[in-house]
Amino acid sequence: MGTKAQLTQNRSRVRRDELLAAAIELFAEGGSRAITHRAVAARAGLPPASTTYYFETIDDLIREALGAHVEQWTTDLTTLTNVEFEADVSIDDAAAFVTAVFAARGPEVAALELSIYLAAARVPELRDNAAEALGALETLAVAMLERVGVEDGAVLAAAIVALIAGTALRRQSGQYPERTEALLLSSAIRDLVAAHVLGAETVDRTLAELRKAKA
Amino acid sequence: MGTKAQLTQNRSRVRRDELLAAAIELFAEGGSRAITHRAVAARAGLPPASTTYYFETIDDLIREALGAHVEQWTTDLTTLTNVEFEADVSIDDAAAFVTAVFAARGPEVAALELSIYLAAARVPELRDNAAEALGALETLAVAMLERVGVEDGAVLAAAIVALIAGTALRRQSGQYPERTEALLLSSAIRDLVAAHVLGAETVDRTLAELRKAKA
DNA sequence: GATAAACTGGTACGAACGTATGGAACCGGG
DNA sequence: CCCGGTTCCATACGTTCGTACCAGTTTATC
Repeated sequence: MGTKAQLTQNRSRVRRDELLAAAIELFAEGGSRAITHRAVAARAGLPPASTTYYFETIDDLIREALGAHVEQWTTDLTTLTNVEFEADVSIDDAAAFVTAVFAARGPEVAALELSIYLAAARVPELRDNAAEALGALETLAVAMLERVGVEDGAVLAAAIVALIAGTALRRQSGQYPERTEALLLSSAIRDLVAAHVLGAETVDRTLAELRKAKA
Repeated sequence: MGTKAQLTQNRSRVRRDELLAAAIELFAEGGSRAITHRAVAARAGLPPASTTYYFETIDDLIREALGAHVEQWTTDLTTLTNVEFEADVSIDDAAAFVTAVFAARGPEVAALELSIYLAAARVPELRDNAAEALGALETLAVAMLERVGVEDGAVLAAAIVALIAGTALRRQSGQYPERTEALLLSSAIRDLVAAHVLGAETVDRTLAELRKAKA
């Protein structure tokens, strides 16, 4: 058991990051099966032994690579949350914005995050990262809702996050064309927001009337 | 390259299925990394060489195991779709039913389907299976909507499916307690249905009013 | 119940795996 | 600029992997 890397030198921190990036690439291409010490080192253009110097075990490497990636994603989401808009934002603008962000990330990239959320189920160390990323997405949704005039949008935001995640997942199966997924998403968001604005009583009443109409 | 198994004997079909079941078990426990010829055979209580007799390569084994599992899930969903209800089903009953089905499948089992939908992105052979399963869930949603009096629920059902899938995914991260997820899900379903019943004009008008109120 | 085909399972082999080692190369603090 | 610790990397070891082999056994068919 060699002593652990201490990363006091600049160059070594860079190399470590390169290894993590290479691992993410391989994971995206071929899943966790594609991540091996040798493959990661080769992808990063480094000698085979470099991975064992920086990572205790291969599982540590995978864990850390996935964790680092989802942290970056969390950061990106936070940045998006703080983007300044012109004062006048309609709900359609907001939905279009969210949908555009959704669509801009290709399915391949989205698959990465989804994989990480799933991996979190089996890897406790990733659970906080996953929850944080989903929380950041929720915060983004809350911010967008505020911009269009919805102030108490916490619960609504959670629903929208589920909607986005589910759409991202279905997208992977290719059941619907990309364009259709985007339309479905933004229209469902609009519906959820509208129901929220109308309030619980209106929703209850509407559903009660639906029931009566059926009889 | 030995000749392929032809499965003319009953015993051999049984063994093959046992191997597939063992593979799914291992996958659920440790992901695709846990699926090896030897591990699968050992789990099924069969000799190590049995896997190579029935499956050309290990990837074929994984593919087929995941495919078989999701097909079973599709069948289950179709069965649920045809369940008879007492004539009088309220939207709350329907939402509760869907949520109960959701909750009854533990997170671990749900993770399996989610993994398969994701794997479909990289494995073309699984894509049809995945789309079929999502389609079956959508059909179930359509059937439930019809029971509560919504006739033109195709698009609405697609949104609900996304909602369910996204909730299942978020559940894996443990961000919210199980109970909260269930409440969020059924309340969001109610909102979506209500918005659908109210119609596009009402939704548009509501959102327009929200915009005015903001100014 | 005989026979050809299919299945079984002990065994084996090369490749790729994770991991360890130790001297050479390198860098940052003094 | 020099020294001590850090980082690098060629190499190696034991393990486990995927896959192949084939003599022996069991099965479906007639």
